[in-house]
Amino acid sequence: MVTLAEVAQHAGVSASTVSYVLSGKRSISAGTRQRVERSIRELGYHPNAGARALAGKRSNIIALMIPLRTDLYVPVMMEIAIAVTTTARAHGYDVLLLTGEEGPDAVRRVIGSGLADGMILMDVELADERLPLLRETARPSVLIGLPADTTGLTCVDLDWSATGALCVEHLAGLGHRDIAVIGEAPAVYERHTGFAERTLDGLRSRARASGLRLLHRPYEGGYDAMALTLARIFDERPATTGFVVQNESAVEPLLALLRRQGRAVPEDVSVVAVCPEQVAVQTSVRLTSVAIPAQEMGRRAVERLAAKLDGHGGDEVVLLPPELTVRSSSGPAPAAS
Amino acid sequence: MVTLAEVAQHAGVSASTVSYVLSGKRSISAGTRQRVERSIRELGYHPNAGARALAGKRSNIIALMIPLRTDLYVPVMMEIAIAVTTTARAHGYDVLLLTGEEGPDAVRRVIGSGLADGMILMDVELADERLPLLRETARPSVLIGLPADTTGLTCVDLDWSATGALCVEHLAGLGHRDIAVIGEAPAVYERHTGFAERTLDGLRSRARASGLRLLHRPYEGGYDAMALTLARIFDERPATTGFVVQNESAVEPLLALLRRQGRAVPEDVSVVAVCPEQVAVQTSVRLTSVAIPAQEMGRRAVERLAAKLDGHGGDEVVLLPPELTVRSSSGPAPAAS
DNA sequence: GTGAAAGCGCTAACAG
DNA sequence: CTGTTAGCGCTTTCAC
Repeated sequence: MVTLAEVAQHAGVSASTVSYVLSGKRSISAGTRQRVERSIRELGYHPNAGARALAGKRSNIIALMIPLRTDLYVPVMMEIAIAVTTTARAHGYDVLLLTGEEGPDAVRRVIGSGLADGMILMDVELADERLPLLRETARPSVLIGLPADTTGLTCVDLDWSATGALCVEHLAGLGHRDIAVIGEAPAVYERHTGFAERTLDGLRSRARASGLRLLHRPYEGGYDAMALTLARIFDERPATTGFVVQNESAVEPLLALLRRQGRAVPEDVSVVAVCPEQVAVQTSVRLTSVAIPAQEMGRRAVERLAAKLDGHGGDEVVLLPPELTVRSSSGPAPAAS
Repeated sequence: MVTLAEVAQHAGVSASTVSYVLSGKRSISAGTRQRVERSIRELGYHPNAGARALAGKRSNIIALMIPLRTDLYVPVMMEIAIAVTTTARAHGYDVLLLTGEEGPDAVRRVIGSGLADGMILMDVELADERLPLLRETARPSVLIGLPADTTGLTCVDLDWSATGALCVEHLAGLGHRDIAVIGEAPAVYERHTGFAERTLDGLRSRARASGLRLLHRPYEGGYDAMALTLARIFDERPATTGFVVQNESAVEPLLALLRRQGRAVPEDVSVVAVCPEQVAVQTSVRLTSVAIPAQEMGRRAVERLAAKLDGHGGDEVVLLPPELTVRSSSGPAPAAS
């Protein structure tokens, strides 16, 4: 293994000089800089991460905690993880991957050991048990998702409430009066995941404001489960003409069953989805949708964290405004019969 | 921050004693051990990761390189990543997440800096440019996937060739004589991803051996693309009654279009998929399929790597045998008309 | 603009 | 069974 001392010797300078050309923390004459850089290249030197962390008091690693569960939309998680990793690299950080499995202990361990300089948490619940720890710690963190109480925390998230409102607004504007919401799996609501509840709030309050009727049904399973769900919806609200779907695995079953029942999209019923763009354009009917900006969320989270690690910027809640793209799955409500 | 020295003082022992109760590398009297453990708990001590890595010459971190691309089946990647992380934790390792973005440089950086003790690489191409580096390095690594030349490497993968053979065998046994393969996106074949090519080899050689006719079509896009693909297949081989699908995003379009064309599954045509179990049971027709054992692959990769890091076990290629589960999408070939 | 030297917190001989 | 001590490779004063 090549050490800094060896580089120094090879370049005919002192160790501190090498260290400083690497960090740029003091000015170096062009000549020495070049000699040092040349030695580094020739010897294939890579600074030892452990030594650096020990002496410099920062590991240049950020931890990313992802959920262990797989009932939530996986591609979104993956896209966020990748965006976090590439953005982190661009800021000089590596990413340590943690699963929710260890819970708060993982936070303690990583913070306590100085393994990571800061952390990004996904899948935040409204009353997450990791939050007290984060508030106490000196180590900065950023949440992707919004807990109930955000004091002392930095959060990045899509504005889910506005997302819900936007969906209802779109359907209301097209004349729909009875709307059904196909939601995430029941477990997602039961553990009070922020995004699911907030979306629902947005849907409901906007529906109330517009005088629309709204039905919400969690969904989980395959085609049979969807058939049941749909049957119940049309039993309870035969005049339903608008659907909002927030559950990737519900999209195809919904479209297929509507088709089978002779309900044309968008002539008879309209469908608005909350999903990544990629999904919206790959379905049998191109979906009018509000995009889940996974990459943007990952990127912004790292940028906020990097800023905090550099001493700039304090706590802040960043809510990304939703954007609705009209495609082929929504249209004017059919004339009331 | 609490240090080992503080724990030692609090417990009234020397630093080395504390270190040894932590590592278990020499026997400690029950009394001292308890006092030390008590002090650790009371002070909330966590060993400093950097210092440990520096002095101990191992970081207890393994690096996981995942592909940046998103044209390959994402949930499989995610499942592997999660299995790697939880298994690694069980063996005392943390996981550093790297994207393919940096390519071979990431390998150099991570190995050179001692950031990770070893690495696991996913999305291995047949002639991967990272392989020479891995062969040179003293640091152990495990590939998930199989390159063309495995000398000096440890690999874990599903036996894709056997997987292809198994699919053909199943269809052949049911009397199908003309088989069409709906494959991954063209780009996947173009960059010579091992699993795609090996599957094809298995399909072809078994088809040849059984005297079947086989057609292979890469697939990418939405329903329109599938309509075109299907039209071509039935033009070229009107007698096609068996399909093998290796491309998650092709499954629903295929089923929908067959239905629309009045071809019943499994009465008129049979479909065998290569996909995770979860996908096979969630489609409109429950699919006869060969499972992609993502968790198993992740787990095995970590176990091999941990063994190498502990000095046991050398290079080895672990090929997981494919398992085909018969569900509702395959049946006897229709009597030739 | 450059060096010398004192640690950072821990591990692992080496001694008893 | 336990203590003493010499580094691990780097960053960062302090001095010139």
